[in-house]
Amino acid sequence: MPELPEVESIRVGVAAAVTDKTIFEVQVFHPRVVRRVPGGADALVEALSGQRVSATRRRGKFIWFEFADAALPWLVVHLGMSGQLLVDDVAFDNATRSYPAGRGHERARFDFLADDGSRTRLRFIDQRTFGFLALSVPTRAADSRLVPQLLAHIAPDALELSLENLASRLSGSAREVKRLLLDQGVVSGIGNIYADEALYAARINPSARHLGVGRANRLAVAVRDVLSSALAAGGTSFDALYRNASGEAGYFDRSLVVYGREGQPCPTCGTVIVSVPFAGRHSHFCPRCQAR
DNA sequence: CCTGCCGCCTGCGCGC
DNA sequence: TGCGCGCAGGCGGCAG
Repeated sequence: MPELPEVESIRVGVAAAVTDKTIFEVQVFHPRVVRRVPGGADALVEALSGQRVSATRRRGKFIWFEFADAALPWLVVHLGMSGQLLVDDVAFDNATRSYPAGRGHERARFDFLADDGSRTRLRFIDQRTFGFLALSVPTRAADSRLVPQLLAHIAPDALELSLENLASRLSGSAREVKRLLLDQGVVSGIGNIYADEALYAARINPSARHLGVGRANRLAVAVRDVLSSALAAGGTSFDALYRNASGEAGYFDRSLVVYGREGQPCPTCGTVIVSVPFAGRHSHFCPRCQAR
């Protein structure tokens, strides 16, 4: 589910809550969440108990935690289609004594202790269990940034790359441009929502190939604008599956022009927005403004 | 080597 | 009303 703006919104809240705090208890409630940890839940608990978080970072849709003990592998979190990281019980409604949707899908839990003795709970919640936790040693990515080895194969994300670099990655290829946008090895952080919104903003058909310099530059600018606007809005929440670390919804759904807007008029030309099958999902676009 | 497709899951909404 | 099907913010592995 979550794309770069959602994952970054979550990371900011989690970083504020757990940086320079020590994990004193780890619990795993579903085996699938640790399917990429050799040794499973026991190994995760053994590795992390007593460790102090020194930083919380992100590339694309991956979040990871670094530790004060430099000999320790880093803790990588991917949220998949429906993952959430919730801090404490801030989303718990004391009036109704109930949790928001998702509370029933808590897959893992980390309890932190601060130097002042206060405690903080971090819950990993994931309805569909496509998300996962992993331990991974640091390595140099192709751009020389230090990242967990597990994600060394993905490209820098759309907000890390310069406009020139992003444009060059999107120009010239014989592949359909939307496949390039979704390919985390080309540029990371973009998913189906923001791919469609950026292509609309740049007036480019999702199936276009061999983008020239002009269209590639336009698309690079559109990608950056859409992602940064969505980040400023706290991400896109069109149901209960995306919430930030404090349990709050983002409001970029109000700014979506094509994603989920099929049947509605294009704000530019009035033509009806369409939704067509594309690479196992759907593309949403204006058939006139984004004609092939 | 590169590209595209399938499987992995659960829950929801729509149509019959 | 109920049920079955299709669909959903993603990724990795594998076949061609």
